Amino acid sequence: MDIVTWNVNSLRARMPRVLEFLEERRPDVVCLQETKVVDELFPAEPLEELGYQIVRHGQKTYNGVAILSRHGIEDAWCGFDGDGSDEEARVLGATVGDVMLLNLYVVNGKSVGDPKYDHKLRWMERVAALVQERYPMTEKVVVTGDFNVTFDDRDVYDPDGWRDKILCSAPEREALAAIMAPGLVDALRHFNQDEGVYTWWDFRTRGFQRKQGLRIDHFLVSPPALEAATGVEVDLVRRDGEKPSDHAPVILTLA
DNA sequence: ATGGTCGCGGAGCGA
Repeated sequence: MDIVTWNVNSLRARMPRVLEFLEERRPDVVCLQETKVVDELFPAEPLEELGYQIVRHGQKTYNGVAILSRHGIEDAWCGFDGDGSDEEARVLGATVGDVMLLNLYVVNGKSVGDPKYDHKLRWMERVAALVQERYPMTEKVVVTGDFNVTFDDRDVYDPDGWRDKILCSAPEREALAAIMAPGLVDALRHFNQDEGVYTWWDFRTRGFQRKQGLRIDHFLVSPPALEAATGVEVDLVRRDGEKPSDHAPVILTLA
C-alpha cells in the first residue's frame, strides 16, 4: 500500500499536476494539505473518476486538508474535537484498512518570536496530546503531513544560515519530538541517512533550481507500521515542470 | 535585514 503526503498549495490550482500524479503512480492513499478550498467547491469528480474516495476538511483561502483513498475510508473525523469546529482546517483523521491515519498541516509560525510562532508551539502540543489519546502504538499508525519543522542539519540546505530560524529552531524540534514520544519513528530516516533529502523549496529564491530545500513533510509511524514499511521516496518530478507546488509529494510504501 | 514568487481575490496576507 502506497501512502502519499503532499502539500499542494491550492488543490484547484494544482489539479493538472495532481491528476497526472494519480494516473501515473496510482497511490492507494493520498493525504493533501493546503487545499485552500471550502468543501462545497472541492473538485471531487475528476478524483472520484480515478477511483478515489474522498474525505475533506476545508476553509476559504487558507489551510485545508483532505484524504483520497482507493480503499474504504472509515471513521473519518476532523479538527481537534473531531467535529471540524477549529478556526483553522489543519487536522483530519481516518482509518483505511488496518492503518490509522492522521493528516496534519502544522502551523508555519512565520518567524521565531512572532505571535504565530507561539501559536505553532501551542498547536503542536495539542497534536501531541491528540496522538497520545487517540493513536495506540500497538496499531499501524501513520501520522503524516506538512510539519513545517526539520529534524536536524541533514534536512537543511544551509544549516548555519538556518540555525535557530523558523522551521529549524530547537523548540519546534522539541515539539515534534513530543508528538513522537509515544513511539513514532521518522520513516524516511529509517531507510535513508543521507543529507540533502528535501520536500520543500522556496518559490521566492527559486530554491528548487538551486537545490536549496528543506525536509519538512514527514511520515511518523508506529512500530507495527514501521515493520510493514519497505521504503520512503520523494517524487521530485512533481516539483519540476509546469505550475508545481512548492512541496514535492512523499510516498511511504507498506507491504 | 530585505526581497525574491506563488495563490487567493481582487488589496494585502500567508507561505
